[in-house]
Amino acid sequence: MGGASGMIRGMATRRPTVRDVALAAGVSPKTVSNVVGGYAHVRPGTRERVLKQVEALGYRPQAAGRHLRQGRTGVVALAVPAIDMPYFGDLASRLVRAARSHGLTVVVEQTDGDVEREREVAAGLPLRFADGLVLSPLEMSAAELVAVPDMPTVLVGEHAAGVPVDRVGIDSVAVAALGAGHLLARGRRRVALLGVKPVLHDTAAQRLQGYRAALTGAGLAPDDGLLLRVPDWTREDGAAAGAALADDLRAGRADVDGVLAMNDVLALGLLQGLRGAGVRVPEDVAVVGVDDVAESAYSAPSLTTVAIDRASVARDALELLVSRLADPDLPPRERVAPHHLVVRESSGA
Amino acid sequence: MGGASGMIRGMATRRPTVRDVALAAGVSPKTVSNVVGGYAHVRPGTRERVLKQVEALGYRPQAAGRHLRQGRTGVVALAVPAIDMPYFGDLASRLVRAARSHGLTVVVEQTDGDVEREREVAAGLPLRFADGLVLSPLEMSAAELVAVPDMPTVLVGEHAAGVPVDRVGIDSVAVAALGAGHLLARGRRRVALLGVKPVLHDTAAQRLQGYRAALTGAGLAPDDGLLLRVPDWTREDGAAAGAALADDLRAGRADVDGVLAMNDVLALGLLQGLRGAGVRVPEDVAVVGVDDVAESAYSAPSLTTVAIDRASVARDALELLVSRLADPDLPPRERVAPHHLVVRESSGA
DNA sequence: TCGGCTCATTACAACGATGTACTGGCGGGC
DNA sequence: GCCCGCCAGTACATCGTTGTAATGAGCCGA
Repeated sequence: MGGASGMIRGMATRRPTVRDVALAAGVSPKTVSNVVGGYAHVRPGTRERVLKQVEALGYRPQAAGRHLRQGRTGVVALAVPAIDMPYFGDLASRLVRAARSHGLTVVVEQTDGDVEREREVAAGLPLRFADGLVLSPLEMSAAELVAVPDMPTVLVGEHAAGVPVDRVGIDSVAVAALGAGHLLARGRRRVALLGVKPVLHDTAAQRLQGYRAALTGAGLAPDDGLLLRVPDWTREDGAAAGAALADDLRAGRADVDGVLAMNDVLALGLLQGLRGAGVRVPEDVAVVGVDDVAESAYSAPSLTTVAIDRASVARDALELLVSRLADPDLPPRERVAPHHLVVRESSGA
Repeated sequence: MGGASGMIRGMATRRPTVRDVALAAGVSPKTVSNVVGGYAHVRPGTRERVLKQVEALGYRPQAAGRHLRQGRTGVVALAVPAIDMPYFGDLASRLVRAARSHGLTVVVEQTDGDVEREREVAAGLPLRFADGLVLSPLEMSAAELVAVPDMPTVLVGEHAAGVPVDRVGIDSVAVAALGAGHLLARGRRRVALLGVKPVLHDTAAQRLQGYRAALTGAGLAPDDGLLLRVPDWTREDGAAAGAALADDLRAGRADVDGVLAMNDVLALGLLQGLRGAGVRVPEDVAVVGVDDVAESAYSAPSLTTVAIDRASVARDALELLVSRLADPDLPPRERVAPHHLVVRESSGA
């Protein structure tokens, strides 16, 4: 009842190898390999005999031998700051599916946004067993990335162009400008930017730049008082910023009628911080995020956001990587992820 | 400026091996291995000479050789229904960190809740290159799981006890009873259960059982009209159920003053569905979820939920796996994940 | 009937690392 | 002064698989 293969195998038996199957089937190991690999000319009768023993012994090719012989594992690594951030979780999910359709497996590494760990991963630590790497660096600068390619690598994210590595870029300048522009178009004039970190990584820097461009484009003077600072891009920090902003608004220390958050989880935190302090969204303050993570459609109010097409990112990243693995001599290529505005409740009617 | 290792290496050069380093350092390959492995007695002078060449050539041990020789990869697989579900994303994140502290790497597979894929993963497909597996099956039944262990495996989740495999159990009967009991303690008398699927997997079945136990314990008669059915445990389906429930309430077709959702994303969807239809939470309907995912603290209203201690699950799962790898002859063990109620706004004051 | 040909299969070696068994040298104890 | 034992290092074999080159079997046409 149920499964029905190789259940008769002994207890502490060594895992069967091609040799075992070959012996049982009365052929050479190479023939077994040929059958399992699907290649070459094998007489139907022989194939059948081999397959029967494969089944009987429960043989499965072992990765080690194959890897050693062929020099490839069929495994690609994905390195992201944190897999439990919705944006990266979704990206990982899509990448795993895309990889599956190419017959590849994905290993996930977390860098925790730590430069040191990003460097390690880029250098192929601790052990080299992936064929390639999809790296979504947070803190690593473009300059460092030049020295990266110790293994076929695709970078995902912002980072100065011109780096001679395959990349799926995100035009965060345009993304932020679109978000800020939307608030301005809604008539907001005191638009703050949430998510400025003590040390700006490329993503933050570009979004800051896009935000500024939108403001000056609308004839508004830059005002550093509109930059809301946080230690990290988390819900917690967003909520803290929201509570602080509410205080400042009530005390007249701040004059803000719109906030562009550098990403959605910050925005979602902000919503809660504001709500807890009785600030109404979007009536008092309109809010726009960036990413369009799943939960943004379910917040109250639902979150207007600049969607980054993660399906496209995942697909392109894998395509670039697969083609590079096939031909290491290709020139470095770059694709850009599409983005678009998703208008919901948080930015008003 | 910046990186400073092995940059002088040629272009299309083959990756250096122990042999190359040995040759350059004037020692035997085994000595290089000893130095890199940190083991054995090596004279400081020799060690230095070897390390210098390691640095100069940019040598990194290759996984294939090591794996083949030692029979282990230092990689453990994690198979979950979907990495982009907050619960599993968080679990994965914690497991990756825990693994790192053991010097292990994690590969992530997604089963998409598909029994067939769960079976494949359990059987070690497509290629065997992980030392062990942490499997969080959704649809696979306990009966099938008996036949699983084709590689050292730790099961995470519900599933009938008695299966001779290492497990980190979740007592979903108690979990659901706690959630439902909370609603009853708050004075709700028409408590519905959201998340009943056409075919109940173990998790759903246990939560249904716990829910029923709580109701009958409070002297309430079971009422199948209180079972809210959904195709899947997603925000979308939760929202649809919320909208439908709101309709029914308004039309007098339903009498419900509390809902226990089988998990948080369902509950979060439900909140939105109810809100969209003007049903107030918790005034009209109190809502309780299960899981305590990060976003549950940030919804409006924030979500009361039964927290499952994922930190504990991840830690225990890895501990069980590591100890099993060290000693395959250990008897099957079982740990149970702690859970507790987190009271927030959605269940009233 | 035999050469020439194709197809199926095999023997061998190699991928990179390391466990085992061994060698040679040195110092200490009796 | 001799032997034992330890230390540093090496030679060899091996993990499982598969590319390459070689072998053998069968078939066709001349």
